[in-house]
Amino acid sequence: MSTRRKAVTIRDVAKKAGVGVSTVSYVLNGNDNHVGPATREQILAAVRELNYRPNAIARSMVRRATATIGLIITELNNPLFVPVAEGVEAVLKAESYHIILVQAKDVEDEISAIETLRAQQVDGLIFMSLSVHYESDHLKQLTAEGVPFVLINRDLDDPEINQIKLDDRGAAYTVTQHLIDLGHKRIATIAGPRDARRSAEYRHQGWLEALTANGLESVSNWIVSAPYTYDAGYEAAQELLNQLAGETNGPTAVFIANEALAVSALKVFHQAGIRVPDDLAIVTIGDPPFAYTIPALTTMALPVVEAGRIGATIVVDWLRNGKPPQPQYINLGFTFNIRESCGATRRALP
Amino acid sequence: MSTRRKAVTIRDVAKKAGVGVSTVSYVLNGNDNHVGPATREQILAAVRELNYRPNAIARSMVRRATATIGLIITELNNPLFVPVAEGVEAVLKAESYHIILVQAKDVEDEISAIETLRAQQVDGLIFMSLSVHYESDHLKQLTAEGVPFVLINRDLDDPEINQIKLDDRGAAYTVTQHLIDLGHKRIATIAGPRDARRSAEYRHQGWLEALTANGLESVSNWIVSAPYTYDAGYEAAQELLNQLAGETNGPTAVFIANEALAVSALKVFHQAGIRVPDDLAIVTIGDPPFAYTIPALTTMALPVVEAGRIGATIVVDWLRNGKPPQPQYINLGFTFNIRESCGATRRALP
DNA sequence: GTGAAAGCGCTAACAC
DNA sequence: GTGTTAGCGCTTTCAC
Repeated sequence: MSTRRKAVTIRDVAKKAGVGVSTVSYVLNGNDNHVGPATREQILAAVRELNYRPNAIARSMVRRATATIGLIITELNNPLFVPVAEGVEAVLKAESYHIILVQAKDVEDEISAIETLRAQQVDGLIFMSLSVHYESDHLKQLTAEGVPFVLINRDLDDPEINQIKLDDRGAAYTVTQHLIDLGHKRIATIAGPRDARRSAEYRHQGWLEALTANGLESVSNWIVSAPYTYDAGYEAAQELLNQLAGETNGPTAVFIANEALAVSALKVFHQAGIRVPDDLAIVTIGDPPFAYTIPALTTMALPVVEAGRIGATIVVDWLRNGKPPQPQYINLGFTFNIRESCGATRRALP
Repeated sequence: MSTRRKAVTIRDVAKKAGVGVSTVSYVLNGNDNHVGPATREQILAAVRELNYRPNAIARSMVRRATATIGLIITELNNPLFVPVAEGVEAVLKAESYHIILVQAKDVEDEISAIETLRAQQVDGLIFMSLSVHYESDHLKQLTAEGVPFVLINRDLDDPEINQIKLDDRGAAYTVTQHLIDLGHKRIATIAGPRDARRSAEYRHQGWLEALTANGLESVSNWIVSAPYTYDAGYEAAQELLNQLAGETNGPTAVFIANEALAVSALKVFHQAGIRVPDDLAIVTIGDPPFAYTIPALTTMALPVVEAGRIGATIVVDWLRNGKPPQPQYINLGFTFNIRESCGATRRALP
């Protein structure tokens, strides 16, 4: 700002229009039912002439509200983030709120992000995480202090906190059940990073429960796991193949925990001469573009844009009403995209 | 904020520590060379006890600087955005600046975003666009008023404005030349959305120039174009195939303007029984994950994270120095990922 | 060394 | 209807 010429203030406008500052303020804020039309015109003219732009910081100062929401995300570089941010952005823009974006990779980061954002006087907070389970004293603290916030996709048992969950377990269960309905009885899995209480673990549980519910076995040799990256997925799929080598009665299907892993597996299977879905059926959890893999992946799509939208809406309502909503635990559903990789469109197994 | 209990202020701290507010301010801002160690301890103790958090808004008010940068992007939902945002975030976090994120789909949006952000008293602006060419009076205005800002990947001829460009034309040229070096003489293209002065048009020009420079022909039947989406790419590839039907001497290679288009084309070609790269070689412009297509795509990768990083650095330096840098026009290079789809690793054509 | 006081630009009582 | 004024919480001269 140092090089910028001195800003024009409300006082300049008032002087130019020959009125008091409060009158200008009234007009600018739409409380001009008590202001004469001539006066209003003079003021508006002065505003235009001086190219006056109200200082939102000064306004925030006295209003004790900044119309700003902090968006804290675990990783920018994650396919889940962008759609959530889109949903959040759409709602907040429509409601005239601003977004301050902060990346926080772990709890320490998150705690310091909260500090910074509160120092910045944000009106509320939206946490978008990768369903990790963190120690949550800092969140309880927010609740205690009445700070409006919402958690998207975190694993946390706390009925006092507004939460929006993507149903990892349900999606995995349903998609696995689909394989079983198609006649598969021997189903392997390429799991994600299965740390306790993380998204990937719940997807794994969903797979396991579907097997159990149908009286099927989970074979330890048929389970590999890897971080959600293309490279790790490539190696994991190779590892699975190695473990299967020599099996006389191997799996006929694989549940793969996410898109990146599934895309890589497709490549490995192709290179190994395994035909999908004929030799091996594949299902995964993820999103649309992968209709364009060969074969197209059957996936469960999670409503991520929706999650962002709902999260933003909760916080905005909270702010508008001036009081916390009834704490909600919103469990979002999923959309089943049955495509080629599961073999559903061809035939059922005996 | 309405439900939140009254915030503790610097005055509360001063009272508790039995000192004046200015002394507290000195200590908090590290100007405590004139403050006695005992006094300092008292103050720090009071800060801890009261759980005092300085109000950044009030500070911004008097300092006339907010330590906040506005990041204006054309589309959140674009593969180019996330890496740029990552680069920006990394630099700004390290430099203790905050990011206010705004999406602006067109010039009107952009103009209003600038207004809003300036009202919010951001210290600087970073524009990340999809290389569209916009009317730029609003940017000239910023320059005139001395507002620190930088343009990433916009098509704009203005030596007064700091710009960071991704070299679309060069990337396209180089990757096409690579096909030619492999012996290809008949090269088709699936172009992107070729509006005048947009990224896609420059990629198209690069393709064309490479042909021309090598005395090769561009055949109008061998050119199709489509928006950068998987669906449109699927149709465009089919259209290309239709136009080629019956040709006795068709293309042996295709330059495809981006990843999404290339992935879809791969699928269409596969379904049509065309082998890549044996029957048709493919190159595109884009990023790493697509090593996992079948076959792996040969791509030119653009340094997008780097672009964000440089943009943020320019703005921060500008702010720190209190004066604009020599206007720079930074043209970033590209990285060639030679993989399978171009056939380079197998053989050269006669 | 430390404190009092004057603003930063704005809103909202409270007068007139 | 419109103007005056007291802050919002902080930094920063300027006295002492």
